[in-house]
Amino acid sequence: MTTTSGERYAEIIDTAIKLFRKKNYHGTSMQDIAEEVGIYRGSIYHYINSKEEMLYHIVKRPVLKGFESLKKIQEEDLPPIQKLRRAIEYHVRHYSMEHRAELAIMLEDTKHLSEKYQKLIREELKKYERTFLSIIKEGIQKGDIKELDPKIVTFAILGMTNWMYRWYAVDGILSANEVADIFIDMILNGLLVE
Amino acid sequence: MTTTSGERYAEIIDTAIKLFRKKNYHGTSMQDIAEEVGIYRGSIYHYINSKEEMLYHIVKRPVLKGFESLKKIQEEDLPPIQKLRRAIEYHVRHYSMEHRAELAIMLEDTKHLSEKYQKLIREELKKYERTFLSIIKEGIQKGDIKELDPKIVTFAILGMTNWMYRWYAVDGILSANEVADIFIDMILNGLLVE
DNA sequence: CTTTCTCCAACAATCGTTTGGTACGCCATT
DNA sequence: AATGGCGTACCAAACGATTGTTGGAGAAAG
Repeated sequence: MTTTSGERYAEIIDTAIKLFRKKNYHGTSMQDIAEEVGIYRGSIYHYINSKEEMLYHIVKRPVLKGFESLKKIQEEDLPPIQKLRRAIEYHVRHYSMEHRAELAIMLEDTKHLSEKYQKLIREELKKYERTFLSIIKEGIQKGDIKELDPKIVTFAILGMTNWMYRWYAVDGILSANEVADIFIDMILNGLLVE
Repeated sequence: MTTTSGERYAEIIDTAIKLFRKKNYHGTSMQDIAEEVGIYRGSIYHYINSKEEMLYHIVKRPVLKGFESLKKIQEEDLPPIQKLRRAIEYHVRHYSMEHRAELAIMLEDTKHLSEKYQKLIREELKKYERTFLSIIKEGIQKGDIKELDPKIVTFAILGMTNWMYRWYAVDGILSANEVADIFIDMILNGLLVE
């Protein structure tokens, strides 16, 4: 049987996250992971059942957590614009900072999961997307947000925020919160000097 | 020696684009490509020198063309806002429509190229980015665009447009130009009513 | 003494690439 | 018109290396 807790398990998962991030799922071998941890590649199977399951578990957690947290924001009693503000701030913090690597892996390697696992992940992401969408729709309905296609608006916002994993350097000049503030200003007020 | 023209070559490259897009570089074997084309996998080497070179050539063309075209837009005698408008329209058309698959491959698989090839691609992308940046800076300087960090603004725009390859369906309700128009409206005027 | 952990060898399958051979069609010379 | 040579296009087999995974043996830990 396999153990799914303990120090070694965490070490293996952390190494997998690091390597999947750098070389993708198919570009990383069990050998690569084992070497980095300092054990034989067969020994990894004491802790996990398969490489695929490993990928699934890495991606699953932040995705579940993400939806849960966003839902709470959506359910708060706040004006839609404030909700949107909070949602963007959370998204940036959660996906571009805390779970930056997992986001990258999710975006690039979910497609390599078997259909069963893939479906579970994609459903969760759809729920996340729909929650974002509902905030935008609420804003339009209440007359706070312009009547632009809410789906496109959602994709635009998720696009600019998700993109951060490709360029944002943790040791850069701006903090993630500062970036989020600029994004929010841009999204709400636009670039034009009126 | 290898031939780099002719019908078969094009067929092989097109198949590679299709499969790399669907299963990534490391998830696609020469066998996969050969099977789809209907030849032996060894036969592919009559047309190319290596799998890596193949990836490089697939990614190279749209990236070179992209910079060239954007540069022309930047050099036109137009107000910055008009340039920005055109740049976004071009970007969406070029990368999200005409070379959608190559963009996806470029974004996800450039990291698997050898350092030599990787550097060439990344340099070209930097040039593209800097050209976009210079349009924003020009707009700020002339007082047409708000004084937000121009780098962040550039990344925000490139993020929302590049993201399209993940959600935009060619057979959807909106044309790519219509999406671009919504993006531009959003970027220039923001979402806030009033 | 049992459970947890790891080594080590082996597995069938597949990887990218090389090689030698062989059809086939085009062109120039007989 | 027949001949010989040449380059293109592809087959088919083999190369060594590596893939994810399994299982048995034994060390370490409690």
